[in-house]
Amino acid sequence: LQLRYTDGSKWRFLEHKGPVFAPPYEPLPDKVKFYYDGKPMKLSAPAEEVTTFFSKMLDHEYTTKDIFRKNFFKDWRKEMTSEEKSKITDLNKCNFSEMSEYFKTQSEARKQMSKEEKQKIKEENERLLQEYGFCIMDNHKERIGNFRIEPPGLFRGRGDHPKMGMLKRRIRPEDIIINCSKDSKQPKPPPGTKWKEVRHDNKVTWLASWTENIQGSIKYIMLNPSSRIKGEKDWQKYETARRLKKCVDRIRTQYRDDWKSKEMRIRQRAVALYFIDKLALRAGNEKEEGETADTVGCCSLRVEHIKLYPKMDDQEYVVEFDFLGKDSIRYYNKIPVEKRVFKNLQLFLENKQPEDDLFDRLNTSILNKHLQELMDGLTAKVFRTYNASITLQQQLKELTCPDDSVPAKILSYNRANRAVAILCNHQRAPPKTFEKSMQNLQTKIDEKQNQLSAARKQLKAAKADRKASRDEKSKKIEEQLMKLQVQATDREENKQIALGTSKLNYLDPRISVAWCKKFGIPIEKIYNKTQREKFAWAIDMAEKDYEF
DNA sequence: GCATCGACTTGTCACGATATCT
DNA sequence: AGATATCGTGACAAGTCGATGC
Repeated sequence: LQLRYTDGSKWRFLEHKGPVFAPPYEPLPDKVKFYYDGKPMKLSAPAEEVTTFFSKMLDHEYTTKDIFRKNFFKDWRKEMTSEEKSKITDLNKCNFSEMSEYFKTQSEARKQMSKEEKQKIKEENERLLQEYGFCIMDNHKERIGNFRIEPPGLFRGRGDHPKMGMLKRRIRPEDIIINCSKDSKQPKPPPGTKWKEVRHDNKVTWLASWTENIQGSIKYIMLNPSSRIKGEKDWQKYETARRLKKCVDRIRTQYRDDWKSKEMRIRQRAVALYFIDKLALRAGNEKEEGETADTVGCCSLRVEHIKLYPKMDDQEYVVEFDFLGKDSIRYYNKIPVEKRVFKNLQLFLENKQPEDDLFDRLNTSILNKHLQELMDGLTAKVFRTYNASITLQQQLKELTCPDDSVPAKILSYNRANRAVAILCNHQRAPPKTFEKSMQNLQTKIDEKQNQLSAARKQLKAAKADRKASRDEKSKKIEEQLMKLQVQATDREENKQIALGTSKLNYLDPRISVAWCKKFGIPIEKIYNKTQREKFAWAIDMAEKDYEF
């Protein structure tokens, strides 16, 4: 594994144009009124801007939630003049409906714009992209990931977030730290403004940063996944996972052994690691209570998140998991475990309340320090990468039939991908139009079937003569029918599964590239343009016999 | 130790662009 | 051509994990 620099520096030269700021606020036309307690009221520009954020969200259920309304109102009041503050004291007396209607009309008008107008906007976007969307890092022109600063608005967050509704404030040049090389042409702040700071730190990869006001965390402008710097890191990640492959047997033997340890902390560590390995759970850092939604990973599991069943149906020692993970996505699973694990879990639960930690002698820092001793560079998340990639490889081996048609092989590929997505709990809400789209597909299949039987009848009728051409025809229809059926199967199986995240973040792309080469599948069938750019390094590198 | 910070990866979703259907 | 379904992309939130400071 050969990286560009070995001294921890990430680049030698970095030049860019700085970020693009959100457009300034445009006050509402006077005819669009806000009403308080039934009476029209003209607001100061800062207070008015905040109401526009709220009125654009009125159709969303969350604007009815207490926390959202409370947070919004509190932050809105901060933007009011003292006069406004004394008048506006109750959100329930606020009427935003004219504003809401106005924005609906506006967005309708945007949809109805002429081709020329739309084209003009497109060109302006393209111009911005060309000017601000690229940088020079070392000797290469690279695409920047997010060169636009996030506009102000109301924070939503995911799940049951205690800060939902808070005002995400506007970011100004004075908030921005620029990072570039000393010998580069420095980006200019907009006229009449200054950057917070310009620094030259080549130990980091970001071009600009600012502190966000909801959680107080830092946000960055970084390069696109197609860039050298991201690609190298990605490659490195999969190489670490491949090193785990070489020693995973040893590690498994060890943690099974540790289930018998005299020390509680070691047993807990060993059981947690077993879950991380077997179920691909995330590490589970501690979170500050009240700052974020209540979600957990492995190390932060609480007693209330698991149930133990000594017997369930025809299985023994079943553990039922039910908790909210990252992004408040529910993880629900029932799995039989080994007797020793089960007995350990019973022990961990003794004398605890539902809200107590399951692994009270363990956290991610302890776990990762242990893993580091087992293998250089090993952390909890490497298990997810390793298990995802090895599963894809195994499933592809198992499911691909060399004699299948291309669409059938791609179904196999998607099924292998699906196995991984299920392992990693990458779910999605079934698309709103799912049932209908399945019906449409079925209609097409029926039609195709009718076509086929008609063609076959014709063939029979004209058997003796001109056989060849008719035979070709039914063959073609058969092929189309098969393609439709494969499509239907794939869609049905994918109803609640999201393949994107695993494809982008967990599956060593060289496995997929090798599979394509081995079975003569064009790479475009597996990766779209963006994905091909991200995985260019793998497409270059992997041959048909690549083994993860 | 442990709390916090900083840098980076991973995650979902909405929306506009594009393909396909009528 | 216009309507509708599907896809791709960007937005931006939420994780992981090592470093830092007490």
